[in-house]
Amino acid sequence: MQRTSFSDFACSVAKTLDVVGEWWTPLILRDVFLGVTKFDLIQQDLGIPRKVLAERLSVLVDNGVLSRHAYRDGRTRHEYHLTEKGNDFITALIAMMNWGDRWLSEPNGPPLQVLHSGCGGKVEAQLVCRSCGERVAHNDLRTVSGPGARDTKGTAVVSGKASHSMIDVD
Amino acid sequence: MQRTSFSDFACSVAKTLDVVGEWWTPLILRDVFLGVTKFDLIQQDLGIPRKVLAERLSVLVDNGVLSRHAYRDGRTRHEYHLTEKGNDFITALIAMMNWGDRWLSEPNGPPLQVLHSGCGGKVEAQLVCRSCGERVAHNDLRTVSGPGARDTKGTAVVSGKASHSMIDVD
DNA sequence: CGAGTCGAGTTCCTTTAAGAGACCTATCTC
DNA sequence: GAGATAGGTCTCTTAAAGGAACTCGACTCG
Repeated sequence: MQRTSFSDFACSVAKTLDVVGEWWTPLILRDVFLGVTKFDLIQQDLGIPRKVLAERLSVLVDNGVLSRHAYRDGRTRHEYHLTEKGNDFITALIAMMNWGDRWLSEPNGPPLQVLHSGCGGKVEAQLVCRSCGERVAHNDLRTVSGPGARDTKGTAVVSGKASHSMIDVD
Repeated sequence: MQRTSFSDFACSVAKTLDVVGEWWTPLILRDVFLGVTKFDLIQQDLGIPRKVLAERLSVLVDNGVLSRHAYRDGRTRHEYHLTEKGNDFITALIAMMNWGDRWLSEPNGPPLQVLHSGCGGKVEAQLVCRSCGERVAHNDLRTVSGPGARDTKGTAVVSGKASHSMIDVD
């Protein structure tokens, strides 16, 4: 199937997908986040083919998203944990979960809830403005090309083809 | 390759991936969000095989993420736009973009910036507590099984296998 | 002490989606 | 009436996904 690599797109979404965008990968990260850290447990939980799981775990370790720890050393027994890089991906994972909860929900409501351990309230991914601190709605967004813009694939907007509110800024 | 459908997982991440998790799909949504709304422009921008693009667009329209509008009618000329459901996915898309910006960045910085059209500040996806309104770090999260929890695939945690801070709550 | 089990993969085979590119059709444009 | 253009469809090849069996070195049960 020789899947196209997104790594040379001048687009951070593409680069992200190149690392964690493959089939099964976000679900593996979800399991590790929730504390399912061993090969066989992940395999049983997801029903993923063992070959695919082995390969995905290697890719994630190679990319620094997961770390592989031997336990009961001597033998090859491993646990997988999120690195700092992996933990930072949780925001995206929860954003996807929220969307599924809202638009594709189970009849009885969300299967899993994420809570703030401080106050016990429900946690949600939101768009927030770093200047004024306000929550931002999708129709209050404006996109501009950043300093790293290049003229390659995934840059239609940057090269001015967009009908959208694009302004060049560098 | 007969890809496993995630639709019957009791997990909103899996359900989300079932709709928008395929190779290319998030990039198509990114382009539509940025104002690249026509078949040929998306195809040229991404370099995606035409057959794959046609199929992905159909899936997205069928699932209510995109809407297909005829323009200059008489001929079949279409534009694709985000529906409310599609717009709501932007949060997840920006979360992925942020992660790519932070961990896989271009030498010169982010290729694209998302700004608050009100104040012009940079917009970012964050985890926020709906009770206390505070920003939540990944190590301040606690997960509990929600009302829609079922005992199928993708529920290792819910059925108590997790080493994590899981508490049953229904 | 030998048989069975378990974790963590690896190997092999079949099916099928992705990728590349040619082809099609209806309308404008010159 | 000869391109050009938009929006696809068709065909072919290759490689990834899915399924299942096999490996290999500890343990552990009787």
